[in-house]
Parts: sequence; structure tokens; C-alpha cells
Amino acid sequence: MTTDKIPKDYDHKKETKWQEKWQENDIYRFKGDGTSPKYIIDTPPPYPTGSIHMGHVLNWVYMDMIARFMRMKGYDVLFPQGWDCHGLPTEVKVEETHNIKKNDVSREEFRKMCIDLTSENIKIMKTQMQSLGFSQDWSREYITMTPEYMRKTQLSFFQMYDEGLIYRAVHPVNWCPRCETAIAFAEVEYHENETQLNYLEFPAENESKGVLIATTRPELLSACVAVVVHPEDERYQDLIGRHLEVPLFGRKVQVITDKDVDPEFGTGVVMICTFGDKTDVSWVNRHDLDIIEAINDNGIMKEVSGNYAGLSIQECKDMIVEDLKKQGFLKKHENINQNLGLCWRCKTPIEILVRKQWFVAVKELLNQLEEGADAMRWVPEHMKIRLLNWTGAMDWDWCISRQRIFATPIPVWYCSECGKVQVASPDQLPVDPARDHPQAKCNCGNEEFIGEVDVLDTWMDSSLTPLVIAGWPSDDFRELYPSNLRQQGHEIIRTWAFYTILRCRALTGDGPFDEIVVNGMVFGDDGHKMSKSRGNVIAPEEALEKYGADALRLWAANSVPGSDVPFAWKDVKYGYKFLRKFWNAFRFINIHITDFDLKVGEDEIINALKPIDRWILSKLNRLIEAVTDSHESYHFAETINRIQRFVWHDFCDEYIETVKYRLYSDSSEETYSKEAAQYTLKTVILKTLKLLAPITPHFVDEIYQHLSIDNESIHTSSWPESNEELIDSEAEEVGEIGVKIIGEIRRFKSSSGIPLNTTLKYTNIYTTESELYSKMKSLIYDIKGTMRIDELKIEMGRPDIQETVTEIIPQMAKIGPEFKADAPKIVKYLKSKDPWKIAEALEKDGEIIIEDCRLTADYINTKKEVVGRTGEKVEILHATDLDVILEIVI
RNA sequence: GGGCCCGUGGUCUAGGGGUAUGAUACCUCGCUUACAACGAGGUGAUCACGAGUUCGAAUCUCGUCGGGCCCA
Repeated sequence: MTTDKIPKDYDHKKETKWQEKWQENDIYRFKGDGTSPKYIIDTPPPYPTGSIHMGHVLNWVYMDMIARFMRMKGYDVLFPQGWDCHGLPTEVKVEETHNIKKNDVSREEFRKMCIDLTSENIKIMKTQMQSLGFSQDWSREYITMTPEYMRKTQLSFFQMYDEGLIYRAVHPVNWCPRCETAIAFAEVEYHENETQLNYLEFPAENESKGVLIATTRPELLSACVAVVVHPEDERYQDLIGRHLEVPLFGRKVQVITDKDVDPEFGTGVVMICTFGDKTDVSWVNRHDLDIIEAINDNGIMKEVSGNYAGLSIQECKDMIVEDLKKQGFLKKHENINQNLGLCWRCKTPIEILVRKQWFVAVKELLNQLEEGADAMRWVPEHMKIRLLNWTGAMDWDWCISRQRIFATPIPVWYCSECGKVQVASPDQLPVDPARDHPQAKCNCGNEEFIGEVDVLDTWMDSSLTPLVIAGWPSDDFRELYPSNLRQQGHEIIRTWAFYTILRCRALTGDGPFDEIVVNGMVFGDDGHKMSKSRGNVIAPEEALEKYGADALRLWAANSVPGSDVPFAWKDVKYGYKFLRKFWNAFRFINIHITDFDLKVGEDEIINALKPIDRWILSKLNRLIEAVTDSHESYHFAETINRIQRFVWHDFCDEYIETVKYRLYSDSSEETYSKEAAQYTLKTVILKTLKLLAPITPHFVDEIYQHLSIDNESIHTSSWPESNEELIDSEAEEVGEIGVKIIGEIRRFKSSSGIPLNTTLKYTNIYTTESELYSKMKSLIYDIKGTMRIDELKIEMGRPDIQETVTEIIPQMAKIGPEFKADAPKIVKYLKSKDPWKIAEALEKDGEIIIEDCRLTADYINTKKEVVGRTGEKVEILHATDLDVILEIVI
């Protein structure tokens, strides 16, 4: 313990000092030597955008609280931090900053620009993470763009390729014509917009009257391969199986049926233009239709479009509409709303094109995925349903090819002769087939290969993290696999959790983690998810600057897994207020315990504890139990609320006030009275600090340095154990009585306009309950000392006054189960009579009979009021909830 | 359009069959040898709406309306 002067105000700017000290002393390092049980957190690596946001704060506060709690519980915690580097935004950003297109420079050069930008962003974000006090073991940092990591991604590709779980096929893909790349469903954003629904007449064979077809995409007429109606649509029964002529192009297409046609939409007749939209893809597959490709990679119409070849999609559309009009095919058009798929990055409308792409055979792995999800504990549980519903709705396999540069290369070549796929050998990895050459010949004898230039979807990197942190593929990776915990936001369950479970099961046969704790979204003050595009963002640094990391952490900690969390300044402020309150309490206590040195044994002091000490210590030990429980079950809000309630109200407002008189006095009436109070104050403050340690790590160390003997960080100390012997319901009852009576007198002083420190001449406290009487007797010094009463008497009986019952409150929790259907009758009776008459009857007979029902005093509570007074200057108080009357003389 | 979640004082929130928890804001009082950025007290909710089950529903069931996230 130090005797340094404690600053008057808590200074949150000192947080940095602690962060540096923790890093210097390397207190978060994972040992992995087996001397203590391991606990492994699979941290979802963020995308290095260059700044962390409130969502990250929420996410990492959960992880950090769990990591810190588990360390104090004696676990060897592996809390690594990774970075999911590859992705389109970085490529776009690099193009912007350098004012180039990615193909203007060599692949190597472009990749280097991306690496430089990403490294810079990681550096910034790492600093931000540390400024929030997160306790990652930075010696375990992993970065997906490094050669070591790419090697692992490529290895995982081979393993799944060897098992037939990765294949190359011609397949429809979502394609962004601007980015010239295939994109995943996860990267398609749907936006509602208005477009024209055109009614075209398709001439029928040998008939004058054609068929009206409604379409929003007339530019795809050249790719029309069939016309489809609902099989039960009365209007078109005679049309089924016949042929129609495609306007402008003259080609004949057949009319087929499919139940997915909505007869209400347009005319109920739909043209299938190969892959105009997702339904078209199902129809083409289902009915084995021809594939006509009308659009090229850049969104330009191909030769098949005849006169329109070479035009952009929009130009083609305009011209075709014009020509249809001229030639009389366009009968009418109307505006409709549609949901248009856009590239999430550049907002260009996506097209569905067919390409040779690499795929993960998701559909074959769905069973394993469901098994994997079932084997985990989900917090909250319903998040699992989200995942499983999603797996049930998978339409296509997972396309993992990307036509980009900054990503892990697909490690294969194609034989220039026979076209066979040639994979790299494991010791050659990481490999870039666009630059490197295979080490072996093709089976056909040929030595010339064409390197794959496509790269892997970044989910292929980031779905490996539980394996990577365990050291996969080294032989002993199972020592650290699976992880105990994964923590992530609920918006990425269908991507990140999905891909991670899928890939890890496929690669190891086991699920990636035992538990998954899901956090909600952070909302801005407009009630929507905080996002740049909505403009409702508040930067974490702003909160750090104003109130510090711990206050911000208190905001995040006061939430429930799975539930969305609104960000509000008042909540951060409230956290700050709590810290300040705690700080002041500590400052006060420190004055009184600096010279406190326990000269006798702890047992002896415990024996000398006064009722009010036993009360707070019992509550403290219950708190330890409850907080341990709520930590273990991830009820974060409950954890912080319990601690705050205890510290703020029980400890500061009640206990400290009640022991002040003992601290001030040196000639105590009882032996050890002051020592017992000092002991209690110190115990409570030390233990509550530990309970707070996972939540507000800087604040607790700031205080702990004044209390600890060995100058160690509180974060290397162990979690408090509850002392069961000090949990004592009776002590709690006695303490509660003291708190109530002192509160009563305090309120009296307050409402009478008497300063709190004014001395009262005398006070008599009356009760008719003998048990209550003896409990109050034991509190006599506390009441006297705290309320400054010269003479205090506790008496059995009643003072010479009149009291009357003013309200009868039925105890429904007792009446309901006992009288069931008769309950309403009883309540009605009790409400209809004068309260004092009922009380009188109860007093006289011990019961009242209401139509066969015997009601005793046990079933009701009463509210009493004192009427009449015994003397001029005597004040009479009737304590609420206690059978106690106070007589006070000022 | 589908899946999941959520509607509780002005605002945020706990509780999930027995008459509503706390915070914040507001009002009143009080500088009390840690803290006025504090303390004490008070006003304020038919728990979104409608029906059902039950002696009793904020809580369970169904429906309606509203909101959110993800997906189509």
C-alpha cells in the first residue's frame, strides 16, 4: 500500500500508461505449456479498413471481458488477433489513391500497393485496439496476406480439391460488369428501384393473334430460349407446347410450363432469356434449356445480339425498345418497382453470366454443417436457427473464384495440350501460378502450362482462423483445436460462421469451436445500424477522448448477447459517473485505511465484525457468486448492473455512511470496532475491484496500485472466491433493518429541513415484535452514531399514540394459489370495506370469513398511519414495511 | 416476399403466469469532515393492438400493426 496523495479526480487520460505497462510486462501472453488449462478464443479477424467502429468495440469488449475473466479464473488464455486483408475495397482504394486501373501496372506492383495500404491500416487499427485496453496476445497476430497464411489457404484448397469438395465447372455466377469479376451472393446488394415493364407481342406460329409477354429486360431478347406459363393458367392451356416467334430476332421458341410462374404478374407469360435473373437460372437448369450468352464481361452486347452487338446494356435496351415500338411489337408499358441486385462495392447492376469457375461443393457438406452447428452451444440459442434456415435455402454451390489481384491465388495450372488441371506441390507454396511454374510435367507429357489468374474469395482465407491459430497443418494442431469460443456479430452468421463451420468440418472432421457468442448490432440515434452510408456513425475515438476506454467499455458491457445496442452518449457518461463515484469512495476509504495494519488474525477481526459489517460482507459474497455466474453465462448486462448497484448504493450510500462514526472515533465503545470497519472497507473495495477488472481494466489497476503490496497488476491476480461462511441471511436481514431505520430518520431530517449533521436530542423506537426488537438492539450504536442521536432507546410495545390502517394490500402471490377461483371475490371484498374495519376484525378474531373462505393476516399487507401526537415537540414516524414506530425529539 | 428477433413511464431498459426493475430526463428539498459531476424525496406505464387459455396474462397461444437484422 502506498501513502501517495490520491488525486482528487479520476483521470481517464492515464489509461495509456496502463496499456503501455501491460504490453511491456507482456501479461497477456499465452503460455501453452500445459501448466494450466487452456482457453482459446477464435477472434474473427476484421477487415483492415483503417479504423475500428462501435461494432468492433462491442464485439471486442465481449471477447476481452471473457478473456480477462478466464485468465483470472486460472486459465491459460489464447486471445489472438488477426486481419482479414484481401478484398475488393482495398483494390478500389488503391486505384483511387494512385489514380490507376489495376491493369495499368504489373500484378506484383499492384499487389505491393495493396499490401502497403493494408499494412498501414493494420498499424492504425492495432493502436486503436490497444487504446481500448483489449488484451490480445500480439505475439500471435496473423495476417491473411502474408506468405505463411496464403500457404495455409492454398493447402486447404488442395485438401478439399483432393477430396472432391472443390471443383471447376461452368456455372452461372453473379457478375459485376464494372469490376469485371464474379461476386458472391453475400456481395450482392438489393435495392428497390423503378423500371419499365414492357408488354411485347410474340407472334404465334400460323396465327394472326400473338401472345403478350411482360418483361423488364427487352435487351435480352436475343438470348430468349423459351416462354413459360403456369401449368394451371386457364388462359394459356392451348398455347402449351407450341412455338412463338421472338420479336426482332425471328427465332422460334417453345412454350413450356412451370409452377414458379406467377400468373398475377404481367400477363402471366414469361420469357426466359437464359440468365436474366435468378429464376431464369432455375428454369434453364430444370428444363435443360439452351444457353445463349448475350452479354460479355464488360457488359457489352455480344454478336448474338445482331444489330445491337457492341452496345452497352443500357444503349441496347433503349434501341430495342425503340425498334419494338416502330415495328409494332411493343403494345404498352408501365412503371413498376423491382429489386435490383447491385455490386456491393460499386453499385453497378449485376448480371448473371456463365463462366468456368471454381466452386466449393456446399450442397454435399450441408449435413456436416448441420451436425457441426448442433454440436455447438449458441448464445443466444436462436441464432443457430438462423444458420440452419439459411443452409436449407442454398441454391448454388459457393463460387470461390475471383477475377482480382489482391487475394490468395488459386494454386493451379492448366496443361496447354490436354487442359488437365495441374496442382502445385505442397513445398512450392505459396504459389502464384500467374508468375510461377509447376514442378512436374503433365501426365500427357506436356511441360507447358497456362497459370490460373483468378484468385480466391477472401472467405477462403478467413474461414480458416480456428485452424490457423492452432498451428494447422502441423501435427500437433489438435492441441489447440477446436477453439473454445467464437464471438461475432449476428449479421455475419450466414457468411462467416457458415463458411468457418463448413470448411473446418471439411478439413478436420470436427467443428471449429465449442461455443459461439453472438453480439447484436450497434445502432445510431436514428434507430438503424451504425454505418457510414447512413451517416449515423460516432467514432470510438471521440468517446475515448471525452470519457476514456473504461467508460466506453461500460456502455458495451451493459448489453445482452444477440440484442442490438443503441449507442447513446448518456450511457457512456453514466459509466464515467460510476467510475468517478467509485474513485471518490476509494479516496475516502484510503484516508482511513492508509495506517490500517491488521495486527490480529483475520479470524479475530471476523469475530469482531459488527452487524452492519456482516451485512455488507454477506452481500459482497453473494455478489461474487452472482457475478461469477453471470460472467460464465455471458449475461454481461446483469454482471455490470449487479456490481454497480452494490457499489453505488449498498456500499457507498449505505455502508460507508453507517461506519463513518466508527472511523472518526478513536475511543470506541467496543474493541476492534474501527478495525472491523477498516477491514470491511478494504475487503469490499479489493474484491469489487477484481469483479470489475474484466470490464474496466485501466480503472481497477489505477486504484489497485495504491492497495497492492507487491506492485503487481490486478490482472495477474486471481478471481475472488466467495466466502460461504460470510453469507448469512440473518445478517442481511439485520443490516436491511438498520438501513431502513437510518433511511427513515434521514428522510425525516431532510423533510423537516434539518441539516443531516444536526444532533437529535432523543429518539425512541418502538416495536411489538420481539425478534425485530433484538435485531434493532444490536444496531443501536450504528443508528445512534450515524444519525447523531444523543439518546436512543429501543422499546417493546407501542408509544402512547393512535394509529390507523389506511390500506389493505392483498398478497396475490398467496391468495391466488390458495383460493384459486375464489380469489377475485376476496379481492373485491377487501377493496369494498374500510381498511381499518378489516384490520380491526383481523385483530379481534385472527381471521375474517368471506363466503366460506378463511382469510388470516398472512394474506394481506397493511399500510398504517399515525394519528394524534403525544407531545408538542415530539415527531412520530411510522416506518414503511416494518412494524416500527419512531418518536423523535429534535 | 422468406427466416429470425423485438415492441414495457417522454427516452432507454430488467423481468417472461401472482399486480412492473432500474437508468435517464423533469420537479422539490438539502453543500452532509469521499463525491453538488453528490444525496434524499416526488411526478410519470391499463407492459403496441385485438382475441383466446386461466381464479389471475406484460408474461403462454393465435391474429393484426409497427420496428430491426439477414436473405430473396
